[in-house]
Amino acid sequence: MPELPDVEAFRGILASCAQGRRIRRTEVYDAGVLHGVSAGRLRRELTGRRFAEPERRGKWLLARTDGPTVLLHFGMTGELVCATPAEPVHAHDRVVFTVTGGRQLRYRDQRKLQGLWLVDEAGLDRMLRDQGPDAATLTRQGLGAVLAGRRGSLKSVLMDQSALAGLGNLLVDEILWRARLHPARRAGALSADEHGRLYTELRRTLRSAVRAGRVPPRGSWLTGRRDDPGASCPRCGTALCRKRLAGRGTVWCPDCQPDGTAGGET
DNA sequence: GCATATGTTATGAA
DNA sequence: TTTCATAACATATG
Repeated sequence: MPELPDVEAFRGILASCAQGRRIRRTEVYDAGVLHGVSAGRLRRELTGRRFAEPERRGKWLLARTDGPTVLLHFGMTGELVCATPAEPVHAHDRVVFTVTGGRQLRYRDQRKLQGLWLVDEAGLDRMLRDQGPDAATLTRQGLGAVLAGRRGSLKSVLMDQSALAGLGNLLVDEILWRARLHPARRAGALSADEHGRLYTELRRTLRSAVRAGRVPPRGSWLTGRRDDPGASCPRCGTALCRKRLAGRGTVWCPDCQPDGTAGGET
């Protein structure tokens, strides 16, 4: 689930569920999601604290309090759920904060690839030091700086959180498909027109996805088709290509996204 | 058993 | 130095 739009939605959930409320209880059902902090210390340091306005940076969610900050990363399967204490604990609820006002904020994650960190300001800086500029506030010039001099593929550079923070596998494929750019194109070798298309579609795609709270699996989006058997391009109907690129399953339309070499490929 | 899955990081090789 | 693929992490599904 979690790319920038999903984490943005989790930020909204945290804000409406817990901002301004005090933490009454902290229950850790699986300490395997805690990083650099024990369940006991998490409970001691957070109980009685009040959640402040949360922030998002790339795929990280900063749950600020009037004390330390809880840093959350959702890996591939994590989510943040607002519930009531009456609702039974879900099998994948790993940490549950009960706040004043009868609500619970639940960190739910099946695979536990990432988790929670408890940090002060210095720790926060250390953790997020290597993040690139946030994709949601990227300027055209900012994109130029991200791509300039990069010899790697568009796919790998746009996925690289230290180059540009927030985009994941689905979003990058979606944006490149809309911009009609082949994922294996060299990032630093775009024409002015291609650069403009990439920037426009990056902004447009992110705006829609953030509004939807996810990368919407609509039929008019690549994301809505990519997992269909015999998937075809929503724009031209050509059979989609699929290959491992930059370590991830990558989907593109060979007709809309020419690879720049004569003859194309499959 | 095999391959796949929206993420990150360490490692070794070009 | 940069970039790539790969394995690892933990779990579920087809």
